[in-house]
Amino acid sequence: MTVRLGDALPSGSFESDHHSLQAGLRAWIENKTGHPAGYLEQLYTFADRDREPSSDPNTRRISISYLGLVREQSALGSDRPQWLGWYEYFPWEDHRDRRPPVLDAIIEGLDEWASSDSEQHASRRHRIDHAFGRVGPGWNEDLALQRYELMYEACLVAECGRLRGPGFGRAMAGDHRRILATGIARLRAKIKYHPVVFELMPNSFTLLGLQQTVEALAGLRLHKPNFRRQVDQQELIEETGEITSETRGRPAKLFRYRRSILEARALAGSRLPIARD
Amino acid sequence: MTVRLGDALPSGSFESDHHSLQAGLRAWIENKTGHPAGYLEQLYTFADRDREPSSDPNTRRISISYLGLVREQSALGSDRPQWLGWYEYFPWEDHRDRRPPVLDAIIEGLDEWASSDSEQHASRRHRIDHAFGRVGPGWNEDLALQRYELMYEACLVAECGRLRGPGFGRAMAGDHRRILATGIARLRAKIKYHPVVFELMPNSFTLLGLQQTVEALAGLRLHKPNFRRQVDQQELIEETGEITSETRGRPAKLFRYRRSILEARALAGSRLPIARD
DNA sequence: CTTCATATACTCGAATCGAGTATAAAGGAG
DNA sequence: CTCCTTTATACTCGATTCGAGTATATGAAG
Repeated sequence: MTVRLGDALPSGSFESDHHSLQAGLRAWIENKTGHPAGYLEQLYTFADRDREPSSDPNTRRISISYLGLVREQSALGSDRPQWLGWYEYFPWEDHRDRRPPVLDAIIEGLDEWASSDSEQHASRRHRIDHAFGRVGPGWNEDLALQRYELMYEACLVAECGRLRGPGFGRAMAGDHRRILATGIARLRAKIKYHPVVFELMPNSFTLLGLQQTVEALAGLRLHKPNFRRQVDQQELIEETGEITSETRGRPAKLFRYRRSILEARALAGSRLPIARD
Repeated sequence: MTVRLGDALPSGSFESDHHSLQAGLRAWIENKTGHPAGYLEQLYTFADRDREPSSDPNTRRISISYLGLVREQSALGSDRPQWLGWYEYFPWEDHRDRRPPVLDAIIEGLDEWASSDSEQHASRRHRIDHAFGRVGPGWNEDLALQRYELMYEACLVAECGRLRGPGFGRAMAGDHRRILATGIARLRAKIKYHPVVFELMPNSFTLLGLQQTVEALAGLRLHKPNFRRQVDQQELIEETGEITSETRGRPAKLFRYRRSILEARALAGSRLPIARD
């Protein structure tokens, strides 16, 4: 989900009264979008010279990007930006229903690009196979940025100067789509070891709702019993005692996030075989 | 390990002919330090206003920091910067031999600071308990930055204007020690799911050498049999066939890193309970 | 009352993990 | 030479986690 301002990410120059960029940004977001920012982390600083193909090659525009998560709010009138799912811009990243059919055309285009340079053929081929899961354990949702970068290099997206073919997905202003891809990749990696999903949930929610949110982020369908077990043994949520009956099926218990637990537990164990003595 | 230039991190302004910052930086490092950079990733962009207490509060200095890993080289003459272990600057982060005795004094100072503000007492106390492992599962090496930030807020490090007490660890220029803490924390987290350690190893190495490198990064002692098992089943290394006999003990087999494996395997599984069908 | 859809609970074997033990091979002390 | 120290390497065992699947509960719709 991203704020839409004519297919651009919300941005501005950083003049602010605040000492820290983060604090200034928080105020700016709330003012500009009407949504208070819950979670906020620095994403990446883009400073390459050819970010804007049209401008003077001797200037360098520096963008410090942030990843923010906010709860979706009810409609706020048409003067406010609307929410738009990010799969508009990255249709090949959504594997929830099925492997997106558009992937075939993308991979065909990439293969063509790989073959077009006999010297780099093998290395390009390796990158494609890896990023799109043709080797190894299959599709890896974390590689969203690598996939976009390959498509950019191969000129399969409209941002590329000399686009060939249709241009996959909806384009964005400047290099905003690259920034968004960076954010998606970061967020997809992050949800695995830090409970940021809850910043997107309302105060009380069902387990299915939580699962569907994670699925939307990861672009994958998850295994319901195992998802519940995982959530359960992390002890991150507790029942509110209430029950919801949204249309169809057995009513579900409502849960709330236990903010306090964060301080008491190590999230996603250490993975290092520590010696104890 | 960090390059020493009078207790500062190597830095410079980013005028370069290169289109990408990363490429320019790579060239700059090699030129300046004589060490070719192996692994390089953007770390964090520091842009707060009060980074340099002495300067004009209406200017903002922006530093884009990078984390780089290089193999240690033989001495190159005294005109080149020397390597210095980072535990000079963060003695409380080295738990390889034992819990560092200096931690007692640090925690005492922090407790005093927490108590000095009755309104924030509880929240400060929580942060201290969490960062220094007094609650939950104990010491967590990944929290190096949080620990430094607490010490900075409590004015227990010399960078703070109104230092009280001795000032723990060796100070660095400007906010370089905060940057270094950021890098340590990032690297400690990274080695758990990405095989960057090998960027620090020579072409062939023993398992103990590898373990000691990881231990130096994590500041922890590891369990030898389990460390070997983990390395082994990741299939990241292979025997060279040779044997080393560095002084003392049974000679060890030499191993080399299998660069190729990276493309074929998913590193540190997905942690999401994916549905397959 | 049956069917459908969803919620929730439980099972089972495989893989992984923490912790520890056992054996092998070098050098040095006596 | 023998024993001891030191490091290398191999193996064990129980507990926990994980992938995958099954079974039962409870509402709404027809």
